Amino acid sequence: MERNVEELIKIVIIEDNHYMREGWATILDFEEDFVVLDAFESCEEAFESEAISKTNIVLMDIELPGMSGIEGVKYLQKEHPDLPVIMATVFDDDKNVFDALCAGAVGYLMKKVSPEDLKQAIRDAHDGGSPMTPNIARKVIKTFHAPSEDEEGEQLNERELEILEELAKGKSYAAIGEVVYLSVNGVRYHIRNIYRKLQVHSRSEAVSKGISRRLIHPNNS
Amino acid sequence: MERNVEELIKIVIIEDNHYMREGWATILDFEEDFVVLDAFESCEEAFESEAISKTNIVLMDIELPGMSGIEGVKYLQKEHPDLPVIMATVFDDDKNVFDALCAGAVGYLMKKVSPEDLKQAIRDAHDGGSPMTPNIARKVIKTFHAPSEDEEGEQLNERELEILEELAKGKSYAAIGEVVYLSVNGVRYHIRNIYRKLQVHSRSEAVSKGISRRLIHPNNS
DNA sequence: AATAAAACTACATGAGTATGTGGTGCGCAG
DNA sequence: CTGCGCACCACATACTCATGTAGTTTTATT
Repeated sequence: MERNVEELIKIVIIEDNHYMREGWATILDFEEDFVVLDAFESCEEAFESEAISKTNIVLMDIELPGMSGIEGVKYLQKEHPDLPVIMATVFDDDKNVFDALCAGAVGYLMKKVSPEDLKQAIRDAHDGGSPMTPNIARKVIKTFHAPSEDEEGEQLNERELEILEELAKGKSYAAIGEVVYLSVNGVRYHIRNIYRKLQVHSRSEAVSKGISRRLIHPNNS
Repeated sequence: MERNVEELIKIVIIEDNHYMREGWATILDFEEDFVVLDAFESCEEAFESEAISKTNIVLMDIELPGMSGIEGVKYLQKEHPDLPVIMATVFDDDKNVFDALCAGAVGYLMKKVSPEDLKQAIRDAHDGGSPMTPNIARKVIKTFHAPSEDEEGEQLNERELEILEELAKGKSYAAIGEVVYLSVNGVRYHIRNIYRKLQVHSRSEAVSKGISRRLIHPNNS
C-alpha cells in the first residue's frame, strides 16, 4: 500500500528523554495512518524546523530543557493557532494541568498511557476532540461544579442571582431596577443581602466572588 | 459465575424514551460487571425509588417530562453528592452541556455513542473519570483557552494587570496604592487606562471583563 | 385571624468612584 | 536640544455606592 502523505496524520514529537522520544516515534510511525515527521528534544529545535509548520499534531512533554512545555504551547498557539497540541507528562498536579490547558493545549495525557490510548488520543485530537486521561478530565470538570455542599453561608435566591448578574455588567442601581422591575431601593435591599451572604462589601468583590463560586457566568459581551 | 452484587457497578437509568431505555438496560445489564438496578422514565419516579440510594452510577437523559435532567442533576448533587451522573442526550449545544456540567454531572455523552463507548464511559465514571464525547471535551477545553490573539483593543501591561487584580479584591484606590507603591492618583492613572483598553466604565465591569478574558483568575479567597 | 418572616419602599449621610484638566520628570528619536 | 510620549502626581466635581434606620406590603405559618 502506497502512503499518500496528504491523508496521513502528521505528528511532531517534542520530548527530551531519548528513550521515550524514540519509543513514541517508533510506535506511532508504525501505524498506517500516522507519520512522525520529526522528533525533537527541545521546543527551540522544533520551532526552527520546517516540520512544525507542516504537522497536524504536536505531542509534547511538559518538562523540557530551555523553553518549558507551557511556554512552548503559548508560542505555538500564537504562531499556529489551529495546530492541536497534546501534552503528555508525568505530572498530574492542578497547576501543570490548568496552565497547559490555559496556554492552549487541546489534550493532556499521562505518560503512562498505553500505546493504544495514545494512538486513540491522537486520532481524537485530529478529529477536533480533546483527549484526556480520566482523572485529568475529572479535574477539569470539577472546575465547573459549584463548590456547593459545604453550604458556605447562605445561598443566593433567584432574584439575587439575577441582580448579581446585572451588577457584573456594571449597570447602575437605577438601570438594574428597570430590568428587574424594582425601585432603586428594592435593588438596594437585595444587594445588601447579596453582600451579607457573600460576605463582601463592594460591588466588584461581589462580582469576583460570584464568578469564582460559579453563581454567575462571566459575560463575554 | 455467581454475581456478587457488591462487586458490580450498579446503574440507574432515567430516560423517557421507552426503546432507548430498554435498549440501554439490556445492553448494560448483559455485561458481567454491570447491574442495572432499575430504569425510570422521569426523575420524580427515580428519586422516590430505593434504587437511587443504592446505585453507583446514574445515566440520565437531559430532556425529560416533568423535572428536566439539569434540575435532576442539581437535586442528586444535593442529596447524593458523591453519586456520579452521566448525561446522555442528543443535544450538544453549549448551553445544555455547560448547564449540565455546572449542575454537577461528571460526564456528558451523545446518545449516538456506541455500546462499547457507553460501557467504557460508565467504567471511567465509576473509576473517578469524566467521560465525554470528543467534541464535548473540546468545548470544555476551549473555555480554558484565552480568547487571545484577536488583539481586541490593546493588551494590558504588567502594572495594569497587577492593579486589575487588586480591583477584583474590592480594595480602595488607597489600599491598592500601598500594594503597588503608588499614590492614589497614580493608581487612578492606570485605572483610567484599564477602563479605556477594556472599554468599560466601572470597576465591576472591568473585573467581570478581566475574568472573562482570563486576564485575572477569580480569587477563591 | 394572628403573627412572623420576607420583600420592598423611603430617606439620609459619608465614603468611594469616574472623569476631566493640567502639571512634572524621564527616556528616546530626530 | 527639542519635541514626543509615557508614567506618575494633583486637584476638582458630579455621581454612584455602602450602610444605617425605619416604615409598608406581601406571603406563609399556625
